[in-house]
Amino acid sequence: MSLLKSKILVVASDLFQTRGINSTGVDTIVAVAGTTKMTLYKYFRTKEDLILEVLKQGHQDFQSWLNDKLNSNSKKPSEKLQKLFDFIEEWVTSPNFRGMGFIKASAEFPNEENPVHQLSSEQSRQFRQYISSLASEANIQDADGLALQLSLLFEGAVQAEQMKRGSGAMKYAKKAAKILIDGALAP
Amino acid sequence: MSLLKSKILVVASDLFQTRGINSTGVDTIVAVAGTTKMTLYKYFRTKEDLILEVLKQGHQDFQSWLNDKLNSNSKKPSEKLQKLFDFIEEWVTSPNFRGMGFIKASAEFPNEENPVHQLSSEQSRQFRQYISSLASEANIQDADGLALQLSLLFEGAVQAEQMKRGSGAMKYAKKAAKILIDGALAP
DNA sequence: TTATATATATACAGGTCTGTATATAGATTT
DNA sequence: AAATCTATATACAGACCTGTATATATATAA
Repeated sequence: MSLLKSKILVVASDLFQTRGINSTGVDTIVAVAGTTKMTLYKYFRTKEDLILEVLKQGHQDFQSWLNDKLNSNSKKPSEKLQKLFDFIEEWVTSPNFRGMGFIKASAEFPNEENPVHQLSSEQSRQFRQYISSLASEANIQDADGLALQLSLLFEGAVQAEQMKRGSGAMKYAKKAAKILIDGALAP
Repeated sequence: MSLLKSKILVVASDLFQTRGINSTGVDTIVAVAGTTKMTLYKYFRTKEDLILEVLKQGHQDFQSWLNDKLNSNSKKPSEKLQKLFDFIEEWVTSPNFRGMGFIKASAEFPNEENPVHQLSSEQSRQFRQYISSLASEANIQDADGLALQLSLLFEGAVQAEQMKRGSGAMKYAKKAAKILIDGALAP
C-alpha cells in the first residue's frame, strides 16, 4: 500500500476517534496528513469509503495483535480464554488507546441500513465469534453463550473507558469474566 | 413546561437516536415537530442546549420508570437487585426502545471537555451509583465493585442491542448478572 | 377596542461540508 | 530531451448548517 494512503488512514483513524467521524472534515484530515484533497480522493472514492477502510484496518490490527499475544503466551485453549482479558486490559490501558472503532461508528451511524453501521455490526459479531471459538476449543458447552457474555463485558468496559479515561473498568470486567469462565469450565 | 417545548424535546430525542445527533439539523426537528426555528430558539438558546436537555429528559424518564418498577414490585433490597435486569430487559425489548442516550452521545462527542460528553459521563456515573445503592441496601460487601460489573453488562447489552435490534443480548446479560449477584450475596 | 403575548412565515448572513476542475511542479522512465 | 506518472496548489460549485432579522398572524387580556 502507498505510503500516503496508509498515512491518510492512520491520521483519519486518530481524528475520527478523538473528534468524532462526522465532526472531522476531509480538509482537516489532509492538512494533518500533510497532503491534499486530490490525493485523498485518488485513494478513496468517497469519505464513506475512507471510513470503511479505517474501520477495517483498525479491526484487523486489533484482532492480529490480540491473536498473536494469545498464541505466543499460551498453548492450552482454556489458558487462552483465561488470559484473554489480561491482554484486553493491556490494550485498553495503553496510552495509545483511543477507543474501539466499531463501537463509536455504530453510534454515529445508528441506521441499520447504513454501510458503516453494518460493517460495525459485522465486526462486533466477528469478535464475538472469535471468543466463541476460543471457548469451543476449551470444551465449553455453551460456547456461544459465554462468548456473548464476555463480549458484553468487553464492550461495556471499552464504553466506560471511552467515557472516562482511566476509569479502571477493565479491572472489574476481568474479575467478572473470570467468574463466568470458571463457572462455564467446571459446571 | 410548554406543550411546544416538550414536543420539540420528544421529536429531537427520537431523531437524535434514529439518525444521530450531528446528522440531525434543527430544520428537520422543527419540520417534524410542526413548528418553526424561531420557536425552537425561543426555548433553547443553542442546539447544544437542546441536546443537553434531551439527554437530561431521557435519563430522568428512564431512571423514574426503573425506580418505580422496582419499588412497586419488591420490598426486600436483595429482591430489587435480582429483578433489576428483568425490568431492564423489559425496557430494552420494548418496541419503543431507541437506545441509551448517553451512550450514543458520548460516542458522537468523544472529547472529554465537551459539555455533552461530560453530561453523558455523569449520567453513566449516576446510574452506576444507583445500582451501588441497591447493592448496599442488600448488604453486599463490595457494592461499588458489583455495581460497576453490572453496569458493564448493562452498557454492553444496550450497545449490542443498538447495533442489532433483537440481538437477545440482554437475556445473556441477565444470566451473567444473576451469577455475579448470587456470588456477591453469598460469599 | 386596543394592547400584549405567542407562534408562524420567510429570508438571509456567514460558515462548513463533500467532491471536482484546472493548472503546475518534480521525479522517473523512455 | 521528451513523455509519463505522482503529487501539489488552488479555486469553486452546490449543498447543508446554525442562528438571526423582519414581518405577519392569532389569540388572550385589559
